[in-house]
Amino acid sequence: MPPKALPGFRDFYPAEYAVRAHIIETWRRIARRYACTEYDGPPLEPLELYTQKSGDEIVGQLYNFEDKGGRAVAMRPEMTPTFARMVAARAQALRKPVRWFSVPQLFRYERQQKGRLREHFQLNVDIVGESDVLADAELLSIAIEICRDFGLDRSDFYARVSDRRLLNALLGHLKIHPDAWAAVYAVLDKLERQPRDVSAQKLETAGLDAAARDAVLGFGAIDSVDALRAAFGESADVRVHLDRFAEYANHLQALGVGEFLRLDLTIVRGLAYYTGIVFELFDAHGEFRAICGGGRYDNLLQALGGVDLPSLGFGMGDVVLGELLKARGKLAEVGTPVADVWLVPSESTAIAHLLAVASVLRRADVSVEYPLSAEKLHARKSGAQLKDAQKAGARLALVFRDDTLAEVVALAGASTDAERSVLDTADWLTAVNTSAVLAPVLTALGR
RNA sequence: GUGGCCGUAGCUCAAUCGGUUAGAGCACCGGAUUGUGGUUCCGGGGGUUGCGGGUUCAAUUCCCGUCGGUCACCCCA
Repeated sequence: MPPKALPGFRDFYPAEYAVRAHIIETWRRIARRYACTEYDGPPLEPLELYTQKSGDEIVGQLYNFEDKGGRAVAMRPEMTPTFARMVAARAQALRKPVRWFSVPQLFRYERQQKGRLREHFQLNVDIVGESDVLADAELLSIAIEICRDFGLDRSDFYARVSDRRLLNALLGHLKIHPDAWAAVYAVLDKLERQPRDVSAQKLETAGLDAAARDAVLGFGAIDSVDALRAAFGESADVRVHLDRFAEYANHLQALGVGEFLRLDLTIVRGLAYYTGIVFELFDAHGEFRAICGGGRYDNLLQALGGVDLPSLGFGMGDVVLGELLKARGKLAEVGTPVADVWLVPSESTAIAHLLAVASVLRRADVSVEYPLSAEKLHARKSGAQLKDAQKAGARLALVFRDDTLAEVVALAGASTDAERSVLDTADWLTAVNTSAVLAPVLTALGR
């Protein structure tokens, strides 16, 4: 037995590859709809690119090693550092705002679990050079429109959105010392998954008084700007951020995706680098992990690339998304590519004729298959060959009756012989450049 | 890195209390038949029961280890 694929890595057989291609093609199509352009970087990077942002402890979660030149390198676990380097290097020359996307394969050395492997494909969309909330609305609408294009609607998923600036203003209003904010973030992040008394205990340990603790624990129940305004609107510091969030919501409404938006102060997105609006897309049934996450990180390019530009972006992986689409029956139409036409010769059809026809069709971009065995071509009865064509998934069969006649037989679906038509092959063989071959086939294919 | 559960054919599963040659469906390959349609019928290839060790007259079955899968924690994309 040859070695299997490594733990957490996937073999993509045609059926699985078709799903992967469907997902990635949809990502590309929608990103381009928003005038984003595609880029890529190296899958292998200097280890330092990741440790300078996240510290040495991240090394335990990376595929890293020393190359033959003695360099410490790592398979990329995320795209943002590469992106930041690329943008920073040409920051002066790039037209702003930059709207770029990429579909890198990313690697992470972690024990696999539901929705998380050691390798995945992730759409990254980033906008650089614009601090207005219009950019934030644009970004989230891309993620939502992608999910809509996969056939998901509000009953399948929604966006949970918070804002670091708003949350910080709230914490400040509650007189919580900035030193405790990180601890509060950690509690909010787990508010749903952790018993309430455990959360309360952690907040108390962080130094919050009873009133502040209750307020923070109550954040989970606030799911709208109006509710937040009612509770904290008297604070001018908070109101500034509430107004901006309301404007953001209005933009999303006008972009046609307002129904997916839900304010949720428990969305934290890690503890690092985000500085403004942050969001995650969740399936509405709560069965899966977040299918997408992102937000604004206005200081990251400064930290990674030495260029001070406001930025925002999101990542969407193929694993959880694929699980969700499968669970909701949105992959039923995704099939492996098959032949357009299957050639079935009669006993008297010369192989050279068959091949000439195949050539003409293929040069017209029609995919053609036939048995790759002279024995089968001539020994198998046409009925058996049609069965072969059917099983192979061909859309049409071109059945030669004798040396001069052939028929186009529709195989796809449950259709009968409605689309069957008889052709005169003499024209093909004497003048293969004419449309005599192509027209009936292309018509039957609907081209 | 920690813990729970699970490893039988390509896939889904079966095999009495530990008992004789580990079976079935699907899939695949060949054939018959439908002289041109997914049917039906016959046949075939496929397994070191994940791997290693132990207990036993006898292990797919019980025990230990290991590898793999899966789920959760940690952490995060």
